[in-house]
This record gives sequence, structure tokens and C-alpha cells, in this order.
Amino acid sequence: MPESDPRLQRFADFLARSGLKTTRQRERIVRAFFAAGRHLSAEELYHRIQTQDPGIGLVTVYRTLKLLRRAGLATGRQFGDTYTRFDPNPADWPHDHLICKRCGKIQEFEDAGLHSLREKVARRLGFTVTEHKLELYGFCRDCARLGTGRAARGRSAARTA
Amino acid sequence: MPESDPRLQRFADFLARSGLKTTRQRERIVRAFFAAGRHLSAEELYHRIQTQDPGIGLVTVYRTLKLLRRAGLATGRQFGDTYTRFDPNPADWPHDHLICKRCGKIQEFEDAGLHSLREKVARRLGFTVTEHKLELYGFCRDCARLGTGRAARGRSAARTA
DNA sequence: TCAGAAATTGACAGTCATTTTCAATATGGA
DNA sequence: TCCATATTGAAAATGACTGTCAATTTCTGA
Ligand SMILES: [Mn+2]
Ligand SMILES: [Mn+2]
Ligand SMILES: [Zn+2]
Ligand SMILES: [Zn+2]
Repeated sequence: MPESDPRLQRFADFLARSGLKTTRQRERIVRAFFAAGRHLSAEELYHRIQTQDPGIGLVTVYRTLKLLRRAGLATGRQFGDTYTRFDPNPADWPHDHLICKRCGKIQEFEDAGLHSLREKVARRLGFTVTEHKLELYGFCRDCARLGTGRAARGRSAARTA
Repeated sequence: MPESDPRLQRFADFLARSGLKTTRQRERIVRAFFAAGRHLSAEELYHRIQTQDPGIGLVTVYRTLKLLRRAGLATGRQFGDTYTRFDPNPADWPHDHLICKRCGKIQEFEDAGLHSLREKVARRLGFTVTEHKLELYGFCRDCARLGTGRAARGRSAARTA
């Protein structure tokens, strides 16, 4: 029962520190966002909230996600889609993503060797790196197995992470 | 005098092979695109052409860039901006990018070690990678030098590559 | 050379995700 | 409690594209 997510407190602190107000809408939105624990789009988050509090507008979801970004509690990410997905990990955890093109699973990972090699390559070219973005697209274990042999059966692509 | 870019021929071949037609507009557009040799947006390419042939519409630029993609002669890329940039490198050269946040320079590079390490990390997680995207953001040598000490002076950010 | 089917073009309207505007409402410190 | 401010939601605006369509161009094959 993870009732007290420390991120909720951090967000409250951010609001107070910034002279902003705590509202019923913001409460609901950030709760639903962290509870989901996946890379959601604004629209997806909006729908989840709708089922419980139909009074909250999509605009407010967008605005609250922007605040979460400013607070360092979310990151906007552009995977293959036409829309932005929001990453509920603290901005100071620079990780990478593996995206399955069949089932939509998004797996996060961190690799020190990869990180340092990246730095080295950049330095050799005279660059000082402050941020990076690495996305690997392909097939997860399950989907790769299906793909082997005949054409894959289940064509669904429900994002899973 | 690089008057005969082999890519122009490849595009002509692609059109013929696909039952499509060679037009004045397409000629101008692909010429300007390859001549620029940078990661241009459709709008940027459009403006370059405007100065020489005001009769060509932005729509046609978009359509021709789509054809170049189908021909494997360009790749759409999403760097930090809100719009797509087009990469004039053959689609079968999978390279990465270093982007300077100050002057906008985009430097391309390829590193075999980085590539194989990426594969290894993905395999360890059960993924089969088919495509990847790596972008390193930071400061190029010149801009890093300016930044050292006082706050950087020249604030321009004209994309250079 | 030339007709005519098929492809192409450009203006304009439409789409889609996200942002801005603005009048009505809620919040929290004094 | 009061009330200056912050916030909200609806609707309109934005920006980067894509679809529609009538007019024009290309190119094949007689
Ligand atoms: Mn993530
Ligand atoms: Mn490139
Ligand atoms: Zn999968
Ligand atoms: Zn620079």
C-alpha cells in the first residue's frame, strides 16, 4: 500500500515555494500520474482521471504536467508517436529506453559503460555533453519469439510501460 | 564543382522505377536540398527555393521530401524543435548526432564501439534492436570556450548543420 | 508530332496536439 | 472572514503538417 508517495510531497513543496496553490485538480492529476507509473500521454492521463472526476479538463492536465516538469518530477518524451509522453521519473535520473515496436512495451535501463563511452566519444569531438537521448527500437523477448517463423499473430500495440 | 551529385541520379531512377514523373519543381527542390548539405526543415528548404523560384509551393516541398524518404535519400529527424528536420544522408548510414545548444551546430558521427555496446546491452535485456536514435546535447568546442567564465555573450542560435 | 491518360501542382481547408485567452471561481494569508 | 491572486474550463488560436480538388504538366505510344 504505497499510500504516501514522497513525490506528492515534493510537488506540494514545489507549489508552495513557487507561490502557487494546491487545488483539488492538481491533487488528483499528480496522484493519478504517479499511480500509473508508466509513460503516459496527456490524453491517456486525462482519461484515467475522467472515470473518477469528470470535472477536470484536459487543459488542466496539460498545465499540471508542465508544472511537474518544472518541479523536476516529470520529463516530456518524444518516442515514435505524434504526441508527447510523460516520464514519471525524477529528472535527475538520466536513463535510456528500449521500445518494442509490436506490443509497445517501454523498458527503461541505465548502463554505466554506455554512459562513459558516450562521454568519451563526445569529448573526442570537442563536445561537452549536458543531456542525451537514446532510444532503441525493436522487439522485446516475447514479441521476437512470436515474430520468428510465420508472420506475427496478435497485432495489438497497447503501450505497456 | 560538385555539379553531378549521384543522389540526383538515384532520385531520377526512383521516380522512373515508381512510375512517377520528373518535374521542374522536384528538380529544384532536391537540388537545393542536397546542395544545402544540412539538416533542414521543410520551411527552411522552402525559403531557400523561394529566392530563386517563387513559383514553388511549400506543399510541394513537403511532398518531395516525402518522396526522398521513400527513395532512401533522406530521413526525417526530430531534434529538440517542434518541427521535423530532414537528413540528406542515405538511410543506410545509421549515424548519431551531437547538437550544440548555443550555436545550433549539428555534428554527425559514427562509432563502432558505441554501436556494439548498445547491441550488447539490449541483448542482455532480451531485446532485438532494429533501429536506434542517439542524440547528445551540449556545447561544441567554440561555444564551451565562450561559456567558461562570464555568461556567454553572443546569444544567437542559427542552426549550422 | 500529338493526343490523352495519368501524375502533379498550388491554393485552401482540415487535422491533431498543444497553447492562449478570458470570464468565472477557488485558494490561502492577513 | 476578506480579498488579492492564482486557477480553471470552454472555446478559440496556433503550428506543423496532410487531404481535397480543379487546373496544369508530363510522357507514352499511335
Ligand atoms: Mn523513462
Ligand atoms: Mn545526420
Ligand atoms: Zn513486445
Ligand atoms: Zn556551438
